[in-house]
Amino acid sequence: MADPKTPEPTRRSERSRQAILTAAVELVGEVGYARLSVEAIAARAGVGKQTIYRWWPSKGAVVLDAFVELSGGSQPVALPDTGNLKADLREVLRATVKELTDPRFELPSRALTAESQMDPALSQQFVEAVLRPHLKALQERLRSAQRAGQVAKGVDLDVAVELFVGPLFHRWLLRTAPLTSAYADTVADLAIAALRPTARAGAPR
Amino acid sequence: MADPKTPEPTRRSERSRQAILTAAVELVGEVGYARLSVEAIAARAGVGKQTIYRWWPSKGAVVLDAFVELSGGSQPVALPDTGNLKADLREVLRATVKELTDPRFELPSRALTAESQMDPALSQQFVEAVLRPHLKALQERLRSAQRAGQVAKGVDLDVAVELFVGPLFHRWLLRTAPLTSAYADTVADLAIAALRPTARAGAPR
Amino acid sequence: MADPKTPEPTRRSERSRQAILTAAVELVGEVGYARLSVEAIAARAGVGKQTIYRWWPSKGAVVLDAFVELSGGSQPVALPDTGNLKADLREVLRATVKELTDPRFELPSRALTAESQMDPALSQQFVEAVLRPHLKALQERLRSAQRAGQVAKGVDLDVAVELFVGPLFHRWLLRTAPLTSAYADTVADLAIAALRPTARAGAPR
Amino acid sequence: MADPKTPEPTRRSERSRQAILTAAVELVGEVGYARLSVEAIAARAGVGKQTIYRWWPSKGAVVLDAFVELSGGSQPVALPDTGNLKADLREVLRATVKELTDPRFELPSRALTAESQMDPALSQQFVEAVLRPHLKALQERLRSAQRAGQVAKGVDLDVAVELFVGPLFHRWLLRTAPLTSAYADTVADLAIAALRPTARAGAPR
DNA sequence: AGCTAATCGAGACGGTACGTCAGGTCTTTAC
DNA sequence: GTAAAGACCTGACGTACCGTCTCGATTAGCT
Repeated sequence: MADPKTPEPTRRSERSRQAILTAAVELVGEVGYARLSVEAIAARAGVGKQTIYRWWPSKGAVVLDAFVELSGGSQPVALPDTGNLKADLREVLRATVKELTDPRFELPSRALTAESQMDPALSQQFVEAVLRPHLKALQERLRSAQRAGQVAKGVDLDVAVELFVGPLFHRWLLRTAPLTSAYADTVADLAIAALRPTARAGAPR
Repeated sequence: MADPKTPEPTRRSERSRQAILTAAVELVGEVGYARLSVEAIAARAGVGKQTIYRWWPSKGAVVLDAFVELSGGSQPVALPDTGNLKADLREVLRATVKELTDPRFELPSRALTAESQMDPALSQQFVEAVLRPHLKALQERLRSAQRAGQVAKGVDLDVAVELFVGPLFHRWLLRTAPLTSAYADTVADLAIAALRPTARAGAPR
Repeated sequence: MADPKTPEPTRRSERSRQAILTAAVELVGEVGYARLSVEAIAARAGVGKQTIYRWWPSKGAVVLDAFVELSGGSQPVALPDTGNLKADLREVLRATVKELTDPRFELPSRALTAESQMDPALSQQFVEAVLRPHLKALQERLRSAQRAGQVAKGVDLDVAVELFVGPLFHRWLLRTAPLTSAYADTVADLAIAALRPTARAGAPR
Repeated sequence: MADPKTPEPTRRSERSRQAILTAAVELVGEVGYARLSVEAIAARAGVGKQTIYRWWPSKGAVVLDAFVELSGGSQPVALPDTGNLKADLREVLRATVKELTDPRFELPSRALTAESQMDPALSQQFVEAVLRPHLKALQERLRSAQRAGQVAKGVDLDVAVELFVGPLFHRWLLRTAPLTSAYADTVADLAIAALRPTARAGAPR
């Protein structure tokens, strides 16, 4: 009578769930995402394939869950707000660089970003679960700066956020050049300059 | 001296090469990259699978070649230089947005970007063949502006370029918000503001 | 303890097994053994290739099973024993000729004989499953004749059997001359003559 | 102008022909007939594939030629005729056993016998080139014996020959039991007994 | 505490595609 | 015009996984 697509989550085996996510993380690290197979995850986790297919729609979804689990769930991201805008943002971008180049995170992150290209649903989840919290926090800091008069009033903060994050992401994803904390500083400074409330707002003269 | 794995390219059949690239483009458009198979390309092109494996190392490499062929080879990209920096860059970014959202290009672009994550060699080729020309051209325009005193002297133009391109790319790739020409304008204006030669220059102190 | 390469036969699909054997027989008849492919068998049987490879080590093994199934399994072969040795053996050899020239059996028989040359394991199975029962039955009849004094006491019946069967087989396999029931009679008569208890064998003069 | 199927044999390269046959023999010995490929023969012989296909219709034909070359061409087979029929025939059958079990000959012989099953044309050539001379010689010896009154007059010598050869061949091909010279002796004695001109014999009148 | 129904491990199944091997044809260059 | 070389189309190989589908054997939650 119940929708066959929605199994009872009450009966779900937590043991299996954990084993699957752990196996997924391990295997992504060992063989990479492309050569990762549901079969291998099931075997490593000591689990029937059906148990995976019952609870996740795709390989990507499993890896996403595993990744979220790994990065400590959806805990709200806290950014420093010392009043010193430049210092705060430099620190944030440096932290971002550190995370993007952390070997534990890099492989699954790239895999999920790649997979997101082909699977909009996964993309949505990925962005919401992993990315959005960071962007939101950054935006919050900028809003605070805007209230303090350090950022021009007319600036769209959605865009502003991407001014900081976009360049880092671009370099990371396309490997056009090494991604260093020096680069993070430069980007932070330039983006802050773009937002400063000179003459007639942030728009160029 | 010669690598035994690399066959003589003199004997190569141009007819087959073209048929393969055409078939690849068509099929990426029809079924998407994920469901694209070497087998299907060979069948569509009326070609033996071996002929593909003889000349390309992977599915991604074929699609990359096909994509380069499609976008008119490695012709040098020409940017407008009217003297009006803001107008020129707005036009460039608008053109970039148009290309990224052009249905003919979007699918293969996303596919190649995704595939590049898992295959650094492909990534390298992709960036050099497709991306670098655009970035170089943009950089050239900024250099011209720098000479004209519209951009602060100390600014690293490699970074500056990414200030323009990064946000667009970020939004396109992660689908955090719609990618419009209005957005292109906003990014252009903000990035130009970041670079303008103020009192203390745009470069980090 | 269990061989990991041998899957549980309890879960085996009888439907698939039958379909595969039937398809194999049909296809051997249609295209011959040399042009018979596992792929074609799988396609005709509506079965995945893996299902064939799971249960049989080679094309030859499938055809052997199919052939055994076709000739009614390993039912014990019954030979006539009317007391009239010459009549009985003529009948047996004529039946053998008939089977060797029966179009339904000839092709697979030749194929299996040929394949056996290259694959000793298959050879073993083929001989045991198909040939041995016939030889055993023939030997039994000769033993009975030996007890009745129609065959010399000292004769090795293993050899005697081949005296009857060898010539037929030789002619069938090498096509040195047509294989007819007249030939069967001649061979039967000569072989019986070879075995008869002579003056010096201690038999009645 | 000439039939494209029959190239000019005058221009044929003897060097290539020899190299091909040598390579074929070597490779059959190394990898067996089943895994022998025209490609490998060509490579080993330092010859283009076309050169093989130009002069031989099939892999089997090459191996047959190679085998004939190996066994010293179609030299007429000479059998002993000492007047002692039993001694002569024992010697002949022992020689046959020796040849069938000689490792240099066994593999190609089995291969050709096997291949002959699927290719009647090859079968014909094989029998004529390799087998017939032996059978003819054996038949000659029996004819001589028939003239000397050691073999009944009415016996069909074509059949008689197979009475000697058939059992050996049967045991060799089907591996029902080891093929020894003791076996050769037994068969020789029995077959001679079958042919002897006693009382009314078992042979057809 | 026992019943019953869903989930579980296991793995066979029909499939698709893989990347490789070889077949036999065709084309190019050298002799 | 034969030969060496080797690219080409074709077709089959045997393998890896896909996602679906039985199987008993747990294992909950409800009676």
